[in-house]
Amino acid sequence: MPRAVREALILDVAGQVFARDGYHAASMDEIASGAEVSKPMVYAYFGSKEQLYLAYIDRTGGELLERLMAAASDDNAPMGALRARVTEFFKFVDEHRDGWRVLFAEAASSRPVADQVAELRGRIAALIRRMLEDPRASGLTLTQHAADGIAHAIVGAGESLANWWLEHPDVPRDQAAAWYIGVVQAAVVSAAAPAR
Amino acid sequence: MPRAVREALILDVAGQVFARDGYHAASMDEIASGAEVSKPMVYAYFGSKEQLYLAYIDRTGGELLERLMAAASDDNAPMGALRARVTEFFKFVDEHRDGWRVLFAEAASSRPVADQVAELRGRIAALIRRMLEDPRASGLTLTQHAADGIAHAIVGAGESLANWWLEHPDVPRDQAAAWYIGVVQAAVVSAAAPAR
Amino acid sequence: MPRAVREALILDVAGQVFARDGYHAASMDEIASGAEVSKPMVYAYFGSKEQLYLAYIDRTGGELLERLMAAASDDNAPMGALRARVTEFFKFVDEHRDGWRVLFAEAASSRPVADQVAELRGRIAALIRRMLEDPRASGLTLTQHAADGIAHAIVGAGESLANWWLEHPDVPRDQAAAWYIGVVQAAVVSAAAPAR
Amino acid sequence: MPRAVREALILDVAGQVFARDGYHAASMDEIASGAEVSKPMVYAYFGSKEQLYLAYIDRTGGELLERLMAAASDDNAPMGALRARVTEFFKFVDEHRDGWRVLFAEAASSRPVADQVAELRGRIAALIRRMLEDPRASGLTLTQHAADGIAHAIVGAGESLANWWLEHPDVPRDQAAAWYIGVVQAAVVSAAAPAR
DNA sequence: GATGAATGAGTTTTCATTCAT
DNA sequence: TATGAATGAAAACTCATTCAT
Repeated sequence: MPRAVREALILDVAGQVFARDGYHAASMDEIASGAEVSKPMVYAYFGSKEQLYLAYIDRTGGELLERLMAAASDDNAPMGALRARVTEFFKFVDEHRDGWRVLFAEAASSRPVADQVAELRGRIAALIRRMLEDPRASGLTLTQHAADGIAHAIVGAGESLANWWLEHPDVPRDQAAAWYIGVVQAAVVSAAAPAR
Repeated sequence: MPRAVREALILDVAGQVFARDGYHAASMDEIASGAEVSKPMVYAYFGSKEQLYLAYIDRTGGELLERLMAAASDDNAPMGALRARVTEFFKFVDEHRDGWRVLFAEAASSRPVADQVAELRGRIAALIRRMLEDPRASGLTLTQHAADGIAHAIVGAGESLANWWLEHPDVPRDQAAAWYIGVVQAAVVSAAAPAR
Repeated sequence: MPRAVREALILDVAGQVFARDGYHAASMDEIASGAEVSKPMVYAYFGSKEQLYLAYIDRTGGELLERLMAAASDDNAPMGALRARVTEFFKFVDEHRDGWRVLFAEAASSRPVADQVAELRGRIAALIRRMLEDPRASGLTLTQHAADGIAHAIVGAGESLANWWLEHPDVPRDQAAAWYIGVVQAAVVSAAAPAR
Repeated sequence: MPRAVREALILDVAGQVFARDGYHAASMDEIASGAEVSKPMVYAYFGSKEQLYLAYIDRTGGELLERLMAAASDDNAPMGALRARVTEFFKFVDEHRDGWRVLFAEAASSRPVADQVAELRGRIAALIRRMLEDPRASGLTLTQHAADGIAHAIVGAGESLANWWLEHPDVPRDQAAAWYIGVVQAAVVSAAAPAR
């Protein structure tokens, strides 16, 4: 079996185990045997448990980011882009439950891991910030900090709503997405009208 | 030293260690020696590592919830209550960094822990839901699900904004609280006007 | 069983295993089970394999050095002191075969270990150097370096002869000691009369 | 690349690694990649790690022995031969630091290795013994054992002095050699005059 | 002849947990 | 009540060694 295929397979299994047990409780033994590979192979391919985790986050986070960016170009009317991206986001969560859980339900691991997740979050927040700062969205300019903070708040709302939705399977995906769009739109407006 | 005092002391130390290392990486040895107690005492008082963790979450989460509820009675005008509670929330985060980190930055541990944190989150969401459903806030009634989901989104926004604020110490606490209030108000309105 | 006794027992067993297998090939598992102790106890007492090794070298080397120093005071006529010390040295080797092997037959381990052994060697060489520099032994003064180098040569001669003797059990101990004394005396004289 | 060249190259790299890390800590992986050869090639050429080590010792020890023997024929006046050989010995150490370290600083490995090193030592000791027993050197005959033991002592002195010299680079090589010659000459004389 | 891919066995080390006192 | 001493179990990681190609 060629190396690239093995690597992808190992990452898949690692994702399942990390999602189920969390970083610390996950065991390399189980990942290796789950991928039907000996432990030394896992180490030969990924170097260490932490690097394996990082590789998984990188792959998953990279895909999420790519899909969000592909879903809409910034040139579109901001609210059209918003709708497209939120829809894409919920689709991603729906299709990659393990990846989603690992990405966002476990911030607390070793330093490099936390940093990498934080960076991903920051890049997603940047997408939102660009919308907040788009003059077509709100008539007013925000301070750097305000835009950044509010963007993070919006990201957190999405995470939380996505997790809630995963536990309420009877709610249609588009329904949840619609709620989120509403919240974001409102937040954008509220940000425009200087709070307080 | 009376038992209650010992217990509180141990919980304090446990909180620090859990916040610094996370649940799994934290060691009972360090907690015991940090509290200047022998390990068997920790076990006599709390039973197991997991139960100790639960006890800490219980104490911290309980205090948060109490403070949120005390900050405003539901009878107040909803937006007045909102302001009071958000302010109280940011005060809590500011004063209990360890507790806050343990409560929300580490959802992924063993099942009972996750459940307990989820329950706390649910109770906080319920506070918000009650506001969403208050006819004085929005003229319309929401479905159960809509109210619940949006409430969770709002909780997540708060968590995320609080974490962002902890990493931007130059932003005044009231500033961050004000942004959050804006977002919540907007979300309430958006929820009232059926999205889409 | 009190801690001190356990520690001594573990050190004894460790010495046997280290002597038989060398530092790297020795396994903590075997040392623990040989001492009828669980592995965590060994770690609780000594911290790590390397520290255990250092502790053993420290104990053994310390005893050797003490015995060499106690065997003769520097005030004695140098050659009388020499005889006493060489005799003591061969007695030590005879009685502590394991210790002897670990101390000198295995210089190559990790850095701190090599350093510690080198230091011991240096201290024994210093004993000899003091004799070389004693005006009663040789009429001439030696340079620092000459005294040091020759002292190390003499130490090496003793090590090598002791090892040779261990493999020739039919040679009486005093016989070997006598040869060594002769070599050392001759070396002292040769050092006094500047070579060449 | 012809096999013989490959083999020599591998041995060179192996020597460096063995000298740096010791037998056990050295890794076949590093040796193979250092020689720019795949691991299976190393095994095809040398069979096993131990055999590789033996081959290296064989090559290095063989060269040392050859140079010592070539440096002087036994017919020469014994003391002339001594001087020539000691000089050659220090030259060898100077030029083959890795080889020297492997040969003598690490006696403690597996049994066959120890045996091979012991044998080399014995052959060098034999060279010295022949001088000790040469009637031109000392008027008296020594017992077999005495000659052998003292010869080993002298070998040990040389090893130890060589190591000491490696750590004192400011001492000229010929200086160290001269000291050693003095010690050996004196030892020969002392052996002639029955000690005690 | 040469190698990429693979592994079984073993290493040190750590931890939650519990007796005997 | 309180603890020093002890451990079973498991984790991450490494290595010499060998096929299939």
